[in-house]
Amino acid sequence: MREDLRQDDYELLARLAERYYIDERTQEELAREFDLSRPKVQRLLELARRTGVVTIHVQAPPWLRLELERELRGRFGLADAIVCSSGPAPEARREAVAQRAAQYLERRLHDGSVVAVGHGRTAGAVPRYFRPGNRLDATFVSAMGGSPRIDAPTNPNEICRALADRCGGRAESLYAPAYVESAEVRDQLLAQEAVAATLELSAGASLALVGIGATDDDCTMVRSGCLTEVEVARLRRQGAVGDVLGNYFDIEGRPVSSPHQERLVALSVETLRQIPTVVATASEPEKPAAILGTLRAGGVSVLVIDEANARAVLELAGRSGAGPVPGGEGAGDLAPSGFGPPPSPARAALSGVL
Amino acid sequence: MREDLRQDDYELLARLAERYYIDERTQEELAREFDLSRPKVQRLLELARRTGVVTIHVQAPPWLRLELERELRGRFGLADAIVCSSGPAPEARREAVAQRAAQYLERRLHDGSVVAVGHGRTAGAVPRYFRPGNRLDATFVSAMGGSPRIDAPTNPNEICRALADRCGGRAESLYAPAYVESAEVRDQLLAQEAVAATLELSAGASLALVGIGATDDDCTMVRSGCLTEVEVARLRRQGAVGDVLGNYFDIEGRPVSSPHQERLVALSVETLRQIPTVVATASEPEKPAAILGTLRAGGVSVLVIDEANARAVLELAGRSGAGPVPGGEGAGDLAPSGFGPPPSPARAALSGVL
DNA sequence: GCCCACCGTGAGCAAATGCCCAACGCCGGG
DNA sequence: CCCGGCGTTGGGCATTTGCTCACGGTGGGC
Repeated sequence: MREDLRQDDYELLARLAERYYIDERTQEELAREFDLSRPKVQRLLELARRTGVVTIHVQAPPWLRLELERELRGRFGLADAIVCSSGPAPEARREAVAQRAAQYLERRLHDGSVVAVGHGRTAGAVPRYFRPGNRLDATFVSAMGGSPRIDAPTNPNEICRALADRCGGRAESLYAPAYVESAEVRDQLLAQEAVAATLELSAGASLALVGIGATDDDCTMVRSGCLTEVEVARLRRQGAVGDVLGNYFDIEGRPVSSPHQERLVALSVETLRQIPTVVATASEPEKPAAILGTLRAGGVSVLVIDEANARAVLELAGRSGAGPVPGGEGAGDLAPSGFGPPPSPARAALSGVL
Repeated sequence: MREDLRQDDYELLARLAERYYIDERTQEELAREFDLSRPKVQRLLELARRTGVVTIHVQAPPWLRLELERELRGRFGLADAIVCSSGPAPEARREAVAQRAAQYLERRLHDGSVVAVGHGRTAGAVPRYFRPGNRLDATFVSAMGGSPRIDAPTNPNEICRALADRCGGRAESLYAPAYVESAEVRDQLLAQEAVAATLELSAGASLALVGIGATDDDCTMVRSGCLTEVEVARLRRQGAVGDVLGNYFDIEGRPVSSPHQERLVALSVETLRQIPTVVATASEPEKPAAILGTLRAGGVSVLVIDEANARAVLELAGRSGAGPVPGGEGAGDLAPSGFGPPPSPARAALSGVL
């Protein structure tokens, strides 16, 4: 900074800046006092900012990682990123992330809100911290089928119920497993009024809460019995690094098309993109690649993760492929809610792709 | 600062502040993103400023004494104060002050401007530094009579001529001495069309440049032969500490009524107050009391002095009488051009008091 | 010496901001 | 339990701000 300002200019800038920013006078007053045109005062003040004569500092609380959040937002066009710092204990990390996600939900939910819910260990921890001040008439609806272990706390239906309990809202369960035996069975399921209605409801949600899954042998899909280690290994071989609602991506964010996709009962990524705010959570140490793939796939608009994952994702993104977004800093190109392209209404996308 | 903000609040403030001040998003965008009303965002941002979460710093050039200037402005209701720091050599100080005063004039003068001019060593040094970029059709007119030594460079007429030379403007001389023998002689002089017209012109000036005189044995009035040491001593005994245009004040800014006043050919203080911008200069080490008295008398709206005098004046004001103005800091009560009370047009004041 | 390109300037307008006020909900008192 | 007061909220408007654009002046090029 500090370009080649002559002494006089520098002095004028400082005087103007002081009067404007410290004394809170208006530009018009300054224009009169300094005998300049109002637009000129405005240009000079802008110059003062650009050249560093005026410095605006935000005293961030030390526990916040605003830099990381800013970089995540900038790189991946997120509407928001929340990075929780916490000790090395995986438990603590998950709880911290869950707490912040819960806090975020509290702020965003109103009477009448409809929330599409995915699965995952971290997402499953969210209800524990979800305590809206007053009773909230919100609807929580499963956005994907459940696992064989029906009452597992990582099960979408279960998370919906817990969230609804916490705020006095309603839970809409999806009576279907995440993966069925075949495409035919899936189509039969979707033909059922109850299943179709539930999925349609979740497709029209104003907010979604989803977990980001990995593809290691110990991932949630395996632990919950939705997929076998063999199936996950096959996905890995096809390049899959992670999933959202059972939709798998490679590290570049490209969908991994596999037989599983046709057996999946869940919102598609295209449908997810129609949801204005998609909150994704992750906290496990084996997640960086999964998170990166998901972010690149688009659709996620708010990311809640722990600091270690945040740094790992950024590092990974820095090395591999697509590189950073041009204006990685500054006002940046802001994509408030995920995406531009897909213009079709939720309903069309639902019947089309799902 | 830093009130008792809860952690959550603090965090919200920091996030908002960062997005607003660093990323330069609008309050409306933030309201949408954080799901708050726009007015609430505005209140939170204000809170962030008040509590010090946001700090705006003006990187003042080291040679500026903005603090001193601010205090002078606040204490004495000045529209502007310019403090020049310079070494202990009196010459250097005077030149520095003169230079800044000249610079100020350059900024304020336009074609058609009329400038009332007083006398003094520092004021006399101003023309040397007066170099407006392009030729300026301004009129410089003596606001007080001259000294016996007609061509002294501290003489108003001489200063007018020099200023006019520097910019291609016109000089209007006042053909009269500062002090005449008696009130009767003064009245005769004022009855003369040339003298009356000149004084009237200066009374209607849009800007005045005056020196602040002291009452020591070596003051300008004595050096230039306007008054004798004996006369100045008598003024001192009456409490006079300084003068503007030959009008003497005590340390509280009260006019010192003395026989001299009736023999003076110059604008009265009341008339001076009608002039929108009155620039007063001083740089000599024996001036603090004179400056203080003048400032308290009101009428001066822009003060150009050296750092030593600035500090001395403030110290003196701190100890003696009237104490500091209530809102010594902050947005302060701003009196853009000297005063409120005297409502009579320049002409009335002129014929009345002069 | 003349012409052209360019920078800096200020009018005018649309957006953003600050602020007032009425309505609401919460809390303490009766 | 009901009521009054106080703090908080967001709608709506006046002001302030950012920005575009056409203009005039200036310096360089021919």
